[in-house]
Amino acid sequence: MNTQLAPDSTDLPEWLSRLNEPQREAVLSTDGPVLMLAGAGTGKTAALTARLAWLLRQRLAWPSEILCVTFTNKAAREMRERVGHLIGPAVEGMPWLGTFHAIAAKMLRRHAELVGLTSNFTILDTDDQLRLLKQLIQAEGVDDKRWPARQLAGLIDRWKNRGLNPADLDALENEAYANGRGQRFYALYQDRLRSINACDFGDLLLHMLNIFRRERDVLEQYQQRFRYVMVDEYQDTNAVQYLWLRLLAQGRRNICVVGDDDQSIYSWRGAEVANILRFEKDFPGAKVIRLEQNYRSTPHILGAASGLIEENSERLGKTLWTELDGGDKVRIVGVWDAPEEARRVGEEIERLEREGCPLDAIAILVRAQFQTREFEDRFLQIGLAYRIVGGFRFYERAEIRDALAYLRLIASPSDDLAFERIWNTPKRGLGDKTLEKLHRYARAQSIPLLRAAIEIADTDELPARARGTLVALARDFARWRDESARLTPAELARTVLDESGYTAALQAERSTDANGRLENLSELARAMEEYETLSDFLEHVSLVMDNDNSADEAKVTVMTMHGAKGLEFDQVFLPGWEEGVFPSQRSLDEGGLASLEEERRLAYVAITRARKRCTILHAANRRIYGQWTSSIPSRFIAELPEVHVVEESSMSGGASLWRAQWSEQSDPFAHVARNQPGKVASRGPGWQRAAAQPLNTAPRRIAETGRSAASMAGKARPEFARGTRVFHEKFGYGTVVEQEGNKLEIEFENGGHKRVLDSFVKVA
DNA sequence: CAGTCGGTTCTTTTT
DNA sequence: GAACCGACTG
Repeated sequence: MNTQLAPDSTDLPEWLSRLNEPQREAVLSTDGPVLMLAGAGTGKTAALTARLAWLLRQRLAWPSEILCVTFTNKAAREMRERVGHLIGPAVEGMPWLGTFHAIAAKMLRRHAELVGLTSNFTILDTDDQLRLLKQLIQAEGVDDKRWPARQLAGLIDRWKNRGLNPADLDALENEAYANGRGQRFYALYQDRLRSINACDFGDLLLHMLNIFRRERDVLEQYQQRFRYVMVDEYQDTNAVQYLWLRLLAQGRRNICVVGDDDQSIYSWRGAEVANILRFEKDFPGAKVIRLEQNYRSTPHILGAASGLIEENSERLGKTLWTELDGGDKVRIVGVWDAPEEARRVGEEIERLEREGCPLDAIAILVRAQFQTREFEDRFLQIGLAYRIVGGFRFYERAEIRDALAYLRLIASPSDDLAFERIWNTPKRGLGDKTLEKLHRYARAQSIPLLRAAIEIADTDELPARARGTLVALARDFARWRDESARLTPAELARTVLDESGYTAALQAERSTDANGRLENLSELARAMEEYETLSDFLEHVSLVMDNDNSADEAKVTVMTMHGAKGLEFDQVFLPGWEEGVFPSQRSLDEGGLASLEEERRLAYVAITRARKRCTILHAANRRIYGQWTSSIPSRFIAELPEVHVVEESSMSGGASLWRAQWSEQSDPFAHVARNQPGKVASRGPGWQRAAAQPLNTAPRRIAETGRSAASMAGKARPEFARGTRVFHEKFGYGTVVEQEGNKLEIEFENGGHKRVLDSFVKVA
């Protein structure tokens, strides 16, 4: 085998000699396929980045000849940055470094006509997708209650992830929706997308795969171009991505993939761990390199995580080790309920802060987004700087989506979904009847709605008033479209929002809410300043939906475990380790063993994010769907090797006592309980207690003794005396009804009654 | 046609 | 508990 001639070690740049042996081997093995199996925290990104830098430095390829795929935009950005540090600004010109979707979109813009689109096609988000499907379902006379659009969207997405076109579906797949109409709906949907010159996320990859399969010359062109292919997080690739990569890499066979089967957490998105197992078959003679030295975590953290993941049956298996020593054991903390959980974490963080731990070295990782609320509430109260990653994204807000719909319709006049979103926003006095007629006309003439709005004026389909409004609207769009050539995207956005009356309508509202929206809109315009063309900006929005409002100030990070993959923090808190929350009820109900094992891998990912200390919490009671529910600790807790953990409980008598207390009682909610032989039922007296009393007494007591430092500190400020009208950034306007030190009790005008620190409000 | 009211359903995880 | 939907009323 032709191992690359190792360059003279004096010749090696410092960043390369700093790598360990296997890492260096991965970097220097530039010839032929390479599979890097890299455990958590073993410096795989360092190795991958170094390899990229090495290829460029040795002039083995130009930046434009390397295809480098990551899973998230964040990872792509980071890699770009790190390579830049290693070899200077040459990376600026790496056009093919990005996510699968971003790269596929870029390619598809060049070849759109091969799949019946034009290069200015729109990329639909989930919301548009659902609206479109719903229309189709209703048009076909199918009950969308019984066969929800969500379900169809899920199916179509899964088909696309597997690389299946409508024609590829077998009878069984077809049965999956509306009694054998799956295929029909899938086909209808694709037709409809084409007619409005749009595609969804899944299409970006599937269309390109179809093109590669059908058009030899296009495929060859890319095979020639990409001298090297590199893929991060290979364990998370799904079938389309896999087929796509295989086609592209087959030419030169210079493909290097990095992955960890133990960190495969996206099978619900179609990811197939099998891809990683199959690599050596697809690329015979592949060099397999294992990275097993962990640089991140202390032995206890590593030991706990390793012990847990060993419970899984299907793994390649690897042994992580570390040279670090010492460190705290993983802590398991039992609390009474979710509010107490948030309180505990808040207090711990305040303590850490006093000890000099920067807030951005701390993270709270949750299973599901809804868990973030409790922490947000608490941190607002005690005045702890936090940021919630994910959640409501900036671009998902209604006003932003409205603005974007205007812009989309300017860029792509056949975007009917955009038209439907804004045709009567702000209110123009148009109604369902008008839309219905417009639809019928557009369909009959096979023209987009915007065009129909003009043409229908020549008919007597509509009353004069509606006709006039529609024509005026269509003329506005024609004008904006003209202007879009000479205005910058930001100027265009401001013009459009102004002239459409959107801004005026919001200003007329005069509510806090509307003010916030106006702010968001100017924020949007500001964000657009960075873009040269409207389509650049729209591309960014649809593919890079993250709102990384950068690191202005050090803050505690709150995010999902999925979102945390690839990140690391000194201090990690893992709340909500209860059966039904984590592992999630859905995974227990639906996926069987495979999905339980995926949850376990998720737990493994979560624990291994921690560098210095990891704290796992579980609550005895939690409100789910607004109902108090008792819960038992997650099975994953029991699976952590005892030598690496230490348990504490803030409940008198300890966890075992309260568990024993209700486990034998009859359970009025048995029908909704999880039936696990040998395990306690999930709903019991905890629920009853909570229902009988406004709030259980236990957390109260704990609240008194465990008051946070912040809440004890302050003196009452006279300007916030009872009756003062105040403004709070999050809750809006309200009146102080009680003042106790620096804590205020405020009746907010939008209905909320909250206790808040006075530093969070201004006198209104 | 717009705004309000009550009933339902619901929560993973993301590009 | 909220968000969403459909029906009803002004």
